[in-house]
Amino acid sequence: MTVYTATSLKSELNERGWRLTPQRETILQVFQNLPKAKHLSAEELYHLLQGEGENISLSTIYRTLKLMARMGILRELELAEGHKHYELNQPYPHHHHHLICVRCNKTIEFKNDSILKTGTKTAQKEGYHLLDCQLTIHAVCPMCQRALLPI
Amino acid sequence: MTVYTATSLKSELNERGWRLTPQRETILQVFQNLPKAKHLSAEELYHLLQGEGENISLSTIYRTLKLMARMGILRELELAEGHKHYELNQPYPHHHHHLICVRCNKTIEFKNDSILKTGTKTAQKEGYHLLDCQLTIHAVCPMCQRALLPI
DNA sequence: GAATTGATTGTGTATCATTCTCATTAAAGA
DNA sequence: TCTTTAATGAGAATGATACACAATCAATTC
Repeated sequence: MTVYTATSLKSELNERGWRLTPQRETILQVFQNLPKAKHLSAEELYHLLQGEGENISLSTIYRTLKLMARMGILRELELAEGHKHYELNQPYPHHHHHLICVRCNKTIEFKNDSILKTGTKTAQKEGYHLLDCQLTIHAVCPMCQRALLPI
Repeated sequence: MTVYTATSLKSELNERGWRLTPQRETILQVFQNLPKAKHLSAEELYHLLQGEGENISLSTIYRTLKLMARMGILRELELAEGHKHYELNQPYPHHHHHLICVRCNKTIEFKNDSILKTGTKTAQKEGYHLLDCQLTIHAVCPMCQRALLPI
């Protein structure tokens, strides 16, 4: 949960014998310029880049998202739409969690500092190196409760 | 997060105009008899049932798992293997969370009562009806840290 | 307890997110 | 500048999950 620049990304990649490519730099930038509370799927990122004239292949997008998630740069979110979403993995005070309606998929972000503390402590206790820590609440939103729709 | 019996499952289904079938009852039983800390994927459940001579189709398994998750009977876990896992959604004191190594997928369960309290409070504040609440910690386990393997 | 209704099942097929293959390209270090 | 090998792009392959539909049967009604 560090704040990354192209330079710090480059040195962290090079340390492991990997490379900073224009594609990776571009993708990092997209996430850094994304409005708050906005997250992207692979497909969405692909089309967003297409729209900006950046032709990065879908394969590379998938590879880069996975890489950055495993480096702790991005968070991988499971928001119940059947595909993953990604957002910058930001430290306090931007760190947040998700409350998801399992019926309509409406998602609310919320903050709670003690959760990150719990996560940090738990990982530390087991000797794990923390990358991300997210509380996911599955629930039924007020509208869907009233709707009495099939599950 | 209630404890279900075949009877209580039946009445909850019937309330909504749905039915208790032998397949649904069998699947509930499997989860109730599962050892602690054990969770199943759709495919695993399918083969487990096959082994017991219960021929429930894979479609029905998928449908039932989804239904029960949306009713709050089961928890849907994303444990990084590329497919979902399910376990009984048990209340305090069995409620727990997961610490996952993103490299080798080794998973540790841990308990923390304050998280469920936070989840309950958050859902309530927004008027959501809570189904499940899980803290997922993504991290790198001690062995994988030493291994210096590719991400 | 027989008849009715429509929810549920099973089989096979379709879908769609994600990963893989492999030839080509191009970062990084010498 | 040259060498090495990681990374990319295009398309094919994979695999988890959803769907369609005819047949079945759980719950309710008479």
